[in-house]
Amino acid sequence: MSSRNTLGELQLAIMRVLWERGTASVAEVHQALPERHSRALTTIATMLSKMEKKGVVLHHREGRQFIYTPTVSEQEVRRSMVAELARRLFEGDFSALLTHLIDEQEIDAHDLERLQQRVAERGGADR
Amino acid sequence: MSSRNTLGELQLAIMRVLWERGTASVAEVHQALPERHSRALTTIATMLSKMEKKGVVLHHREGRQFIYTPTVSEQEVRRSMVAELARRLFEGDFSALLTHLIDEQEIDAHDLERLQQRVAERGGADR
DNA sequence: ACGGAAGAACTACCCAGGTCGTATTACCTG
DNA sequence: CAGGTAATACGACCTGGGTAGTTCTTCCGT
Repeated sequence: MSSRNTLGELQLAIMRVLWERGTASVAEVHQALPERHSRALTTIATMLSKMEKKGVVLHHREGRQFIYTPTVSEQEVRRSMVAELARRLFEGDFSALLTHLIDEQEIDAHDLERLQQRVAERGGADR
Repeated sequence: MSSRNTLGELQLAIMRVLWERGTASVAEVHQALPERHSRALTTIATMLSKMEKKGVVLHHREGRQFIYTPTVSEQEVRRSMVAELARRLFEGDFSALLTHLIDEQEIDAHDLERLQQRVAERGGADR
């Protein structure tokens, strides 16, 4: 295992539908997709089979249609993609990414404060 | 402006050389590339011209060879790429990315502490 | 039993990132 | 000035994400 759980934009939009519903037919995914990701029905079908080949979803037949189910969670995908970015941009150093976020991106003081709060609550409980 | 400063793996490796040296010929980039990014010389040359078309580098002739110069900084690229990831994965919410880092990725207590320190030092100086 | 429609399968593209081999060109030196 | 070589130009091809039209199949209702 090592995961090529790196997904494209449309793939993510499709996964979001699947994550929310747990399971869905091509038509349901097509319907549920937000405006900005609206595509031809066949595009969704094509994408789903490509995604199945890739291993992030699987399907089973139900009457005449295919019902798709995600095989990876949103957390896993986020972890993979964030890790991939950290690897590419910061030699895999997550705290370097964190530092970048604080120094360069729009993270302000009270975002930080909320975070500290959060960490404090969690306590030293983890690992 | 808006930047398609999103670079691929090899492109980043090449940019790193350029950022470090400020300027370099194709051969120099080729030499300077770390082992894991070692490619045929022509691959580097091709990549550089594709990157020029893309606008992230430019070149000028010097004798028989091309000298390339980056036109975007490492900061800019990092900002663009991190923003892109945040957009795709967290609806553009940077603090959600931050939260993810703390909750899901390998960020531990003293990484956080260092960060707080850092922010404290910077003071309320920003924006 | 059959025709129409719903749905999947297939095929064909486009683009960007990558990867190189080969053809050209330009320069430098004997 | 003639090579030969160093360097670029060009063209070919691969993969993955994306996009969708067209064809084929299956199933359902009359």
